[in-house]
Amino acid sequence: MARTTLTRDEVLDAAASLVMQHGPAALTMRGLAAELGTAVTSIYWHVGNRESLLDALVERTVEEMGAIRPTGRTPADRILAVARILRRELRRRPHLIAMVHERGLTERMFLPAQQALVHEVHAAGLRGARAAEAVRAVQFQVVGYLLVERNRERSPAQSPAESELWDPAAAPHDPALARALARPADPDRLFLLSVRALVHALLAPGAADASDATGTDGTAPPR
Amino acid sequence: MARTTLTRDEVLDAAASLVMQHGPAALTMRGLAAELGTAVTSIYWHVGNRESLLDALVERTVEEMGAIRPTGRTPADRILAVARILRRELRRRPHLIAMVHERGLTERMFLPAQQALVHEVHAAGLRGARAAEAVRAVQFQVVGYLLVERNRERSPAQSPAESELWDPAAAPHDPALARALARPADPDRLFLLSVRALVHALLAPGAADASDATGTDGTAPPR
DNA sequence: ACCTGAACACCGTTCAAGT
DNA sequence: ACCTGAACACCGTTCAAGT
Repeated sequence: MARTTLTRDEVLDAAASLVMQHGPAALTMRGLAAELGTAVTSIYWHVGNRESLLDALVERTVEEMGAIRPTGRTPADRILAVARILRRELRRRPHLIAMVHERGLTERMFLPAQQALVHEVHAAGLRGARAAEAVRAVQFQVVGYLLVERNRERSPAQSPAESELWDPAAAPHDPALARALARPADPDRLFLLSVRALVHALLAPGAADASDATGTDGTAPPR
Repeated sequence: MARTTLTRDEVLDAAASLVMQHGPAALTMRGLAAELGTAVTSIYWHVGNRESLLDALVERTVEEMGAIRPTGRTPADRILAVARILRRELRRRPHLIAMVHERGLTERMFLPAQQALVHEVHAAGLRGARAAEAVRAVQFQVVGYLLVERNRERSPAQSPAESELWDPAAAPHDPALARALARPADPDRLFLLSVRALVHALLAPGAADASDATGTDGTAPPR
């Protein structure tokens, strides 16, 4: 592993590779130095310290999530396309995305997607504060879904598992429901279904306005 | 800080206090021993090692999130109540909830809420796989929203901030929209709005079925 | 401008020894 | 059954010294 001179990019590449394969805990300064064939202290000259090294990796990830080009015939279709694209790209970099999340930069990472959503919501005829709420509702739902989904994928064997909890004997009133909940969720289908339901309600004229909101007492408003 | 004999519960209480105040990184075995006035090694006798100590804290948190008693007149209202209760309880324990999330136990923590949702969806007349999908859609949305919200609260000053990005000059076509996005989101309002929109669409007869889903090509189905 | 080894102050964990 | 100090193998980081 003899080399001419070490560069900052080489350090970042090696660090990113370690993190993507084994997670941030596997990134030790000494281990990284060994990987690069240099002294530990050389790394400090190029990237400062471990924390700013991780920051640089996160920054890179945020930039890579930049361009969103949705396709589709209607605004609703293009909103769905934005959601699908985000989901695909995020699932490629689970460890790095978790680090973005830990640093509280998830929202910033999604700003390009937010701009695309603004465009589509506007095309659907929403204006002003109403349009802003629709954008944020979709954004929160998509980002939130991805966080939950990732959590599920990482989770170890759950106890009690849904399959035990929802064995049909425990829910005799609706065995088909119990069977459905005992099966693992279909994440693609559930994602589409959820986003479509939300978008449908948000774009429907006159619906989805929180100003008719139920109060904190849990009672329904008059209608 | 002289004491008779150290107990496992005392160790857990002190550890929980440290974590709740300053996060898991602030929990060092040596620091915890100093807090308790014992030798580091005594802690090992009671709780094993640091990892299983954290596991025990997480387990406790999952148990504390147990009972959900929604109120409200209609199933839709009671689903909203479940969502609000979850949100309130989770916001009380941010560090511990993050640890539950890191261990992939978020879903297990929400099983009691899931059972409440099953009851309400059933009361609303949904059955079988359709009901299961509605439950999961609401569950994913609520949990996801909370994760996103927590991320926002923790996040440092964002750059570019939404307020810079959405200054009205950048979106001349709809200055009211730009102003709305430049303002910080109202999390209570957005939460209610999103859950209500999703629940409305899911409980509406015949709506919200993914079997009429748009394909991956982003084109709309015939209607 | 870039790299190095030595040293420092921290970790979590183990272990033999105490009572 | 419970507690202890000493020791081990690791960390991240600093610094004076090299070229």
